[in-house]
Amino acid sequence: MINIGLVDDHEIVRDGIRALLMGNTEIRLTASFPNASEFSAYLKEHPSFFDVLILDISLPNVSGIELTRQLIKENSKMKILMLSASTGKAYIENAFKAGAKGFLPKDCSREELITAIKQVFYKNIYIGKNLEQVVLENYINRLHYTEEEELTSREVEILTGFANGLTYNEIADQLNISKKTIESHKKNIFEKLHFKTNADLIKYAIKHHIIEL
Amino acid sequence: MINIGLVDDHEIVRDGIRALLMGNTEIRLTASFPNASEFSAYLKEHPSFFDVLILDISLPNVSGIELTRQLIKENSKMKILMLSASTGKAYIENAFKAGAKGFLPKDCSREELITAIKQVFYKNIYIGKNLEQVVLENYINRLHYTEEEELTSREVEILTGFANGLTYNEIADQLNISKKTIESHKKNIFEKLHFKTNADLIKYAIKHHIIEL
DNA sequence: TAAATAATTGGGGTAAATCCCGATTGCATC
DNA sequence: GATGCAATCGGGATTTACCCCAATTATTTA
Repeated sequence: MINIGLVDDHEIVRDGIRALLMGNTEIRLTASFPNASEFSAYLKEHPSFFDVLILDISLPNVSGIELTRQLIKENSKMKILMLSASTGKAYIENAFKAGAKGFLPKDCSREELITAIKQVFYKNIYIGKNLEQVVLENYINRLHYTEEEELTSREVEILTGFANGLTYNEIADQLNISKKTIESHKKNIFEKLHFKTNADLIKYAIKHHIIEL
Repeated sequence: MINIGLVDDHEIVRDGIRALLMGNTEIRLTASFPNASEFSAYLKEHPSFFDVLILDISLPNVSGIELTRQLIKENSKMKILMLSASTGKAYIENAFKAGAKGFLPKDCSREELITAIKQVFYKNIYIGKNLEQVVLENYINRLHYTEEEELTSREVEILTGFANGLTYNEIADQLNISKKTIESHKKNIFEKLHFKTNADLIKYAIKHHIIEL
């Protein structure tokens, strides 16, 4: 029996996944949480309680990415299956970079969900149907443009904030870090990607499907 | 007992809503369908079977919007509650224009779902929590700007400057007018085109081929 | 032609962003 | 254990952007 934990801030998704897994003899959804802090509190009482953890990539306050990083740092043995409404390149990349073992779009079927859980549990990497293409393109691009500097996942978070028109303070609040830190990151992003203006940042974000045109 | 029908292509959502309504004594989810054609086939056998219809706005092939239009044209008495992952202005507008009686974001709570169903059933309009603001803004804007506003040539010059990443001072120098004037123009551009952030301006400039991506 | 309307031009003050430093911590690599 | 990178923050100064308000000049319309 694979023991599942779920963190997602949307009640529909929590109940939906619960319903999808209902009656399955190999997989049991043991507990679900609306945010990282409730989950962490539970985990303190029951360390490494779950076999597979399904995390929404965009949680309030502490994101699924952030939570994954923490768990990996703590040497958690729980496999992480990242759940995301957005399937852009940057999201997939960040999920795996943070240490997730699987990436599943929210518009998946019951079969896909179960396949993903099993595959992640049995030490494989899982990527959502129709998403292999994104990874392959990304791989090819990397072969061609090795000199292109890469952003860290934190930097992508900050860039995403600016691309969405947020202010320094709003991004700082959202990530629970100082405005000063945002400044440093932005400076680094501009240097890495040779941006000269904020317009360059927006164009980059559109090209890389971080925001829609 | 309010008799509910549901059309959504995501299994998670179908099962989620089913779970959310489970055990409710006033509302019963009688049937759910993954797409418009299966729903239509069912409806042929059971005309006007449902009291309230929950439709995903973005269905494959025939969208929720399209399906709503058809039902309205056929004088269907079923109330339509549109369900949407995106809560942008355009989505809300299209839903109500097509004839929906309610608009509900997918990240709603159980309480909100039930409220929405009841409100739609009892001949009221429902709009998701936190979305009234969008509608109000839209309403106000329509009072002010009934048609798509055009920019003056001066405003296009200024917009071009911003899109190219110039600062207020640089644009002012280039046009030999005061920085203050640039500010006023920018303010007017933002009002005319309903921009909220500089990212909106850049996106507009790209769409209108003022700058290249 | 007078009066409303739109376009263009600004001033003064406040908030936000940017710059130029420096500094600490943790982690990985060598 | 030194070196580098990522991420975190701070002080302090300067620049830039933004807001509210107002004046002047077209331009159109009643």
